[in-house]
Parts: sequence; C-alpha cells; structure tokens
Amino acid sequence: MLNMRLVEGDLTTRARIRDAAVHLFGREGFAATTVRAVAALAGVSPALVVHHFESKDGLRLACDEYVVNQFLGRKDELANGDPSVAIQRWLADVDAYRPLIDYSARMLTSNSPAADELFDAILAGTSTMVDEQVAAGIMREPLDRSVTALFLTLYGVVPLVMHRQVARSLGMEQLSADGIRRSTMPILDLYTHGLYADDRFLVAAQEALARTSGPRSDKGENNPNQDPDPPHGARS
Amino acid sequence: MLNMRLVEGDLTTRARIRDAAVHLFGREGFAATTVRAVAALAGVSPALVVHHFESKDGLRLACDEYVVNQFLGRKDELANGDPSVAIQRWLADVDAYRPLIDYSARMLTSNSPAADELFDAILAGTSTMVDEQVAAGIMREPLDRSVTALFLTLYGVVPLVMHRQVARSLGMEQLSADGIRRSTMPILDLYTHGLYADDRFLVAAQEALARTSGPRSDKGENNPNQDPDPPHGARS
DNA sequence: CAACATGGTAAACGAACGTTCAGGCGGATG
DNA sequence: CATCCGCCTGAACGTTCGTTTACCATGTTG
Repeated sequence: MLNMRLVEGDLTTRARIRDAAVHLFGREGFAATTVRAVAALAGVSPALVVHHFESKDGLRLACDEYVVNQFLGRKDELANGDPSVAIQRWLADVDAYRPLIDYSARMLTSNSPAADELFDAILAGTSTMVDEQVAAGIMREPLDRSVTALFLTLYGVVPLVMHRQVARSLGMEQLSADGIRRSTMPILDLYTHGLYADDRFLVAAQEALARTSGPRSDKGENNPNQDPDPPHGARS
Repeated sequence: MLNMRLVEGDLTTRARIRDAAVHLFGREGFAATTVRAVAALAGVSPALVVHHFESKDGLRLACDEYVVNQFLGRKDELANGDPSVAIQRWLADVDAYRPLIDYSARMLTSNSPAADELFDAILAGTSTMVDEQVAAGIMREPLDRSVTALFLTLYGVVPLVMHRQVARSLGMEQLSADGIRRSTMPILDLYTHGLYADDRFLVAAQEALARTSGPRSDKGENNPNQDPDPPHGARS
C-alpha cells in the first residue's frame, strides 16, 4: 500500500525538503524564505513541496514539530526530560546542530504556538531541576522559585537566541564550542558566588519596592532597577 | 527654503509614517509588513512612503536609526551614556514605550548592522559599569571581565527580546511594570548571593575544562557540558 | 504674475510569490 | 499485459508586493 521507506526511514524526499526548509527558515526567516528556494535547495520542484506539505504554512508546521521533537527527544520522553540536557547536547556539537539551533532561536522569539510549547517544555524542565537541586541541598532556596526558574530558562536560551551577538562579541565568525568553553567558568562563578561584594543593592531595591508598591507615577528615578541589568548609581 | 516644522519639529507626516513603520515592523516583522499597511496606518498613500524614504529598505534604515537614537538618547550623548538607564527608563513605563521595545527586541535578533551597533553600545555601557563597580569595590573581580560583561548584557536584554514568553510565564497578557517588579528581587538575589549552596559545580567544571582544554577532535565525550546521550540521527 | 519647489495622490507596471493543473514516469497489483 | 497509484515535473494562474509614473494643489520666490 505504501512505500516502505516512507513509513520507517526518514531519508525520503519529504525529509530532504523539510531539512532544506529548516535550514532556510533558520537562516533567513520564514517570511523571507520562498517555497522556490526551499525546493531548489532540496533539488525538487516547487510543486512537490506543496504536494508533500499542502502549503507553505503546512511546511512551517512540519518544521516546527520536527525541531521541537529533535530538541526534546522523542515525544514520548517529553515529560521526563531535562531540557538543559538537550541544549548541552546541541552546544557540545554546535556545527552539526547549527540549522536546528538557528531555527529554534528564531522560533523562540516568534509568536507561534510551537514556540510557546518549546519554551514551556524547557521552563518545565528547569523548574523540575530547581526543585530537585533545592531538595538535594545543592541550590539555596530562591526567593521565588517560579520567577527564578523563568529567568534561569531565559539565561539558558539567550546564548542560543542571540548567538550572532555572542559570536561577534567573542571575536568569532559564529557560535563555536570554543566560545562556549570560554563562557562556562564566568557563568558558573556568577551562579555560585554572585557578583556583588555586598548586599547594598539588594537592600536598596527591597526598600524601594516597599515604597513604590502602590503607585507608579514618576518615572522611577529612585527605582533601583526594575530591569534585569544590574543596578548601579547611574546618576553619579 | 524649507518648511520650518520639518527642520525642527518632528510631528510631520514623515514622522507619522516612521512611527507607523516602527509600530508594524515591531509587531509583525519587517518582511511581513507591507508598505501599503504602513501607509494605511499613517493615513497616507503608499507612494508617499517611497517619496519620503526612497524605498522600503530606506524606511527600515530610518526606523533603525530612530529607535537606536531613542534608546541611547541623543546621538551626542552616545559615548557617555549608560544604556541600562535607557532600559530602565523604558521598562519603567512599558506601555508608552511598547512599540520601541517590540522593535528593538526584533532588531536585536536580526542581522542588521543597526542591531550590532545597538548591541555594541549596550555592551560598552555594561563594560564601563563593570569596570566602575569593580573599582568602587561594589562588584567582585570577575573571572573574565569581558565575558562577564557580555553575559550581563545578554541577561539584561533577554527579558526584552523574549518579552512574550516572560509575560506568558508570569500569567500576564503582555510585559508589564508589575511583572518587572516581581522579578527584581529574585534577580538581584542571584547577582548578590548566587544560587548554588556550594561550589561543587564550579570545581567540577574547572576540572572538566582542564581535561579537555586541548583537542576537540572527538565528539566531546568528556566535555564539561556533556550529556549522557550522544547526538542521534533520524533512526528511531 | 510667472516659475518653481514641496507635499501629496491615483493608477498602473513588472516582478515574484504561493498555489493549481494536467500530465509523465515507474513500480506494484490483478 | 493492462491497470492503477504514488511520486514528481513544467507551465501556468491569480494575487500581491515594491516601485514608477504622471499629475494635482499649494505657497514661496524672483
């Protein structure tokens, strides 16, 4: 009834088209990529792309699903997994996974449901990790577990999402295993010891927050830092 | 010789078009936004858009420059400024600055030269801040100042870049001042005390890095960021 | 007053896009 | 051997896009 290679294997023409699409969507973006370009890269006719995926949107959906599954492993293992493992697996072999990295980086900043699904999965994994590490005494009890897990997730994916700026800043052509190695210790140092010599900012912020918990009228001139960037006496 | 309002003021038709473009480019993306849509939102004809900005790319360039200048303050003050001040100013009044936030969030993950310029400016400001705070004894001496500054910058902009996921995760419709307030203390706590109870991860990573400092031939079998499961292809 | 630059529009053009259609090829089926 | 069906293509269709062209109104200039 069917071609066997279609059922089990995945090196079919359909897969080649999908890979080409992941490649181009990741590098150029969805709207900037034409069906013709995908077809050309896969070595087929544009009509065949539509024949396999119904439409360009269908192709995107298939790519989304494929990348998410590659990220989280097989769908069955979705629940148990620690997503940071997947990120590590990717980053350990950046060159091989670059198309997937590019694609998911773009996906995470898009508005697609697949982006939400992927982010939620990573966040869930991070939350589990926080719970486990706190229970094991490896991690201190954070002030707010869910907010902490959220920002740990953000901090985990931002080198992926902004890999271009990371590579540029490190003086490299593109994200590489070497750059990742160079970043490991400083980041772990931050997570282990923090950065500030004392807790003056922490106290200042606490007081400021207590003061401004109600209104938000003035532009926050003595709002220590309601932003992620470390606070400082900017007015000095 | 010239219309005065064009020279000094900025509430001209040209500015209306530019604002409409920033609005749409930020919300829908550049490629997904049509010149006709910009013109319609600005209440003018599509031809006038081209008349003022030469082309759609010219319009993008003008928007890039405008947003960067809004971010860094006037161009004159570009050198002295601390960009985190700008981020704080924006986040303190999220609703008013939302179009600019959306636009620069999209810009930071794009490949435009303006994105590099903006990121470099923020990074430079953060580096200066690190130097100052270390000199003042507020901040410990980091293991690697430039890498630390880079990641502080990444961590600073990621709530902007991924505002959609931040808002979703905090159970909000969109990024709000309230969500930012809720995040302040946990983040500052991380920056002040770190997260881990001891330095076992730090030591482990240090040893792993020392072991693999040389070669990179094999697939990173004893990489610090190593994972139990080596990369696998499509075979089920 | 004539000449002209400025700010603006309506209509159309050529190109490129996503998609459709009619059909060819080749192996499995009866 | 004839049939059928899945894979695949070339050519075209309709649409929409960015852009161009011709033209109008207004107020400033010499």
